[in-house]
Amino acid sequence: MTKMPDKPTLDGLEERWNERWEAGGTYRFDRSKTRGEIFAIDTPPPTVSGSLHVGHIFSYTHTDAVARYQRMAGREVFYPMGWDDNGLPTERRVQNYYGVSCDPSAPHDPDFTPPAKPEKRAIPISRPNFVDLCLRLTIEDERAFEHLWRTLGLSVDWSMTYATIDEVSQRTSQTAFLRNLSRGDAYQAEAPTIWDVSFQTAVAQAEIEEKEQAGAYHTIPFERADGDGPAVVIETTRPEMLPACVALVAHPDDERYQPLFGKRVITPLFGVEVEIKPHTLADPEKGSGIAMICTFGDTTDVTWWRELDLPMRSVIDRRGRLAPVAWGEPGWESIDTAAAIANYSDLEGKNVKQAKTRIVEQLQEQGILIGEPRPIEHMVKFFEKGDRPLEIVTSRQWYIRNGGRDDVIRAELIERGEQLVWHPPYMRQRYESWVEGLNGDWLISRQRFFGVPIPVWYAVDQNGEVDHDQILLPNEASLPIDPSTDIPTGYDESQRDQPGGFIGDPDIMDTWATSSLTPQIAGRWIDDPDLFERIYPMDMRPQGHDIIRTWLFSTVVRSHTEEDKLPWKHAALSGWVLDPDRKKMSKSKGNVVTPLPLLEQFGADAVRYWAVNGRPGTDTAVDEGQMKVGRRLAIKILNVSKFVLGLAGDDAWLGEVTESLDKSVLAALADVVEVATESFENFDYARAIERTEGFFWPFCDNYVELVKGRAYGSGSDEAVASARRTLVEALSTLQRLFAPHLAFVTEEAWSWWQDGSVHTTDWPAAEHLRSLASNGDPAVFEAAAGVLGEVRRAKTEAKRSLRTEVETVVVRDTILRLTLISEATSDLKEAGRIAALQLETADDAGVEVTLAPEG
RNA sequence: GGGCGCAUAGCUCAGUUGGCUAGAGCGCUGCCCUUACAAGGCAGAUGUCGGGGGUUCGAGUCCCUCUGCGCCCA
Repeated sequence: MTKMPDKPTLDGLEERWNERWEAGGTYRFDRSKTRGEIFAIDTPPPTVSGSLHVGHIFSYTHTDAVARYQRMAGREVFYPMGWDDNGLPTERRVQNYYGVSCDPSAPHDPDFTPPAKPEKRAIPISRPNFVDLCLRLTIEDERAFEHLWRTLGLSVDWSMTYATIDEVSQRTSQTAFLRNLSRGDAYQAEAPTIWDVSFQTAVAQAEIEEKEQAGAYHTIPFERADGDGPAVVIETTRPEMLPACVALVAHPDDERYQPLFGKRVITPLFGVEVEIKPHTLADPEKGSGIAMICTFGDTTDVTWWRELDLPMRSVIDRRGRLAPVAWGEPGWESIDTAAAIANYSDLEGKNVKQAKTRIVEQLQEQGILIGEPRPIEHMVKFFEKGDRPLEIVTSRQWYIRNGGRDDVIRAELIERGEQLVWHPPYMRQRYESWVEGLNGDWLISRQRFFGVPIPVWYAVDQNGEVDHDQILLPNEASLPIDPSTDIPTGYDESQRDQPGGFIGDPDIMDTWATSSLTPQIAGRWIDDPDLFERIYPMDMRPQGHDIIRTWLFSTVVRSHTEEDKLPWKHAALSGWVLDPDRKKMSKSKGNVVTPLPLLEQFGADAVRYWAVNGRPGTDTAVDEGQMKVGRRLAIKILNVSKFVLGLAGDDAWLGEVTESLDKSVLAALADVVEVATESFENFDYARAIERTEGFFWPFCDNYVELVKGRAYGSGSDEAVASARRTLVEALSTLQRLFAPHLAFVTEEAWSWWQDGSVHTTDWPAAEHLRSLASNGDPAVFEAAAGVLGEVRRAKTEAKRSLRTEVETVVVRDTILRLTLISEATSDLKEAGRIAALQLETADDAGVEVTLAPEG
């Protein structure tokens, strides 16, 4: 019955089994199943424009282990894979690789081919042309990822892949947006916007990252407008914002400044009168306790501006430079217009950094600055992908409501977080504190090119002005569209950008505005409602804890508004992968470990072993030592399988389990099956393998050794059959318990004696083992193993071979324990080569071993 | 400033509702070609469970407090 190789090996298992799994459709999703029979996974689509990273095999292995368990437990697993192509890194690569730049106003050229070698001057091309090139490049990346995943053994149904830029995703994303719009969940507004001056795009609150930066406090006096009292002294890290100052602010309880509230002061250099206002967000501990409010230096300025109803004097333009302003004109009144103009003319056109340098010189030259700038370290907001501090500019953008400006929606979303089952549970805190801390709606417009276009046009009036209130919408049936090349109903191409004509929204949507719809995309919400019905809401969302505020939250928002449901029942959060020194990996640090060499060196199962030993939610270091252990475990599984199957012919199945030791080991294994099952049901793959492994090693070292002689044929026929039956049952169970973790080696060993894949066979049942074990007591095995260990120790300490004959072993112990041991005496004597085994009742437990004389 | 998590052997970590002398692997030391396994096996040593206080018959586990590290939010 067996087809075992003479010398089992791990080499080549990945390739061999991947081919057979693909050919046999082992992981194909059967869509005839109904919702109750299906386990649906909303797999994270990796950003394919990034390079391969060991983190990509860590968390995906966790998910795969759960998927494989669920499949064996009888559920039909919906496990698609997506690619997240949208994004800045791809754009930059395309620009450099092909020597092009995207210009949404450029005409579309269906026959465009990029030059073989990039020219010096970038060729401006239309958005569709640019997107085509992005796609061309990301296909390579997708292949690399798929190759990695397959080598790792992910049980994904590779016929169900999607990309967040593909036709289905675009249609889904645009449809969802239009429905948001029709319900009032999406709106456009002209408002202060967080802006990245390098990428020239708006960014969302979720994409902000704070970094520690060197800065300096500059001490600047503001003279009183009424001359009644000394100057008011502020400290600021952004003196270049002085021309944009619209008020001063202090905490309402701050006694130092209470007398000044409502009084007016004069800005230095520019002579603008501003009022001193109270607000609780002013920090009495920070600087001098009184701050200037500018439009806009940071997000707190926005809050103050809004809540204190202040005027607008913005100076920073979208490139991060100081824009021309009209001193003396309405809104820019000065008590000394000539001085304001003179001082500002020096700053105009300079970037923020240059302007800061110059304005400090001006303050010093004119004897205004008090003392020297005092260097400090402070937190500055950056776009997570950017390297220049964010600015705030006023612009027209699209938003989706997410509770950031509405307490009712906020409360509903917090409740969604409570309905979701979090693994581990404490991760919910992060969701909740994020939702509680939102200070605005979700800004989804991006002034970029490679992404899903915002599917609207605007009417252009007779004067050539864009009328943003006249939104021209496409039919859902025509989606996806690109308003830079497609034409709204009732117009023709000649009217584009013309008075009385139309203009397309030049922006694309935020990546998350599409990625937040992965359940809808993977489930073919629009095209295949029947499928969607079968998989939605999904069962599991696996992801890293770092993107709770982005991916997880935005997905909850979209499902909440579109379906009034949670998108999934469970969220399983994985930790970070740290470098071997437990430092966070990052490209800039150059400590990123690439995964393929690890897979080649240790084998996929060894790497999987390392991954599934990382606890849910726990950051885990890359540990080649663990991979070596995993490799050893995999080899051990092959070897013990070979041993058991080499002994146990078909007749082994006919034998009953009659011996106490055999019953004992099966009873212990039944306990393991129960714990592993319970752990997997709770998404704790790590505990499942830990308990399985905790049984497996002693099973090999002790049980197999104890019954080896009997299994070879010593003893009664009944006893021999009992040993063989037990070995076979245990092997079958262990191979299946390990299958979700070590996908290749278990499949290999399973194939030696079983038909079909181990991955589609039944998960082991504890009841089956219990009925075989009847009233087996795990303590018999444990006690016998203990004595065997003592005998081995005696031989080792005597520096003798384990084959050494033993004259006598005297075991002294309680009557209870001696009874347990007595159940296994003949196995013990054979395994230990013991001539005489004596059991004596005693208060002081001990094992006395007398070896046969040497020679 | 608010919150969450972590602190157990040289290293990486398990210790589920409080319960026998605190565990595993790596590393280290020693022994062994043993008919499944030398890219192996067997065995050995190693701990004031971060500090202090409390509840309890009993605390690594529960409570309080302090210290250090990491993260989230403001």
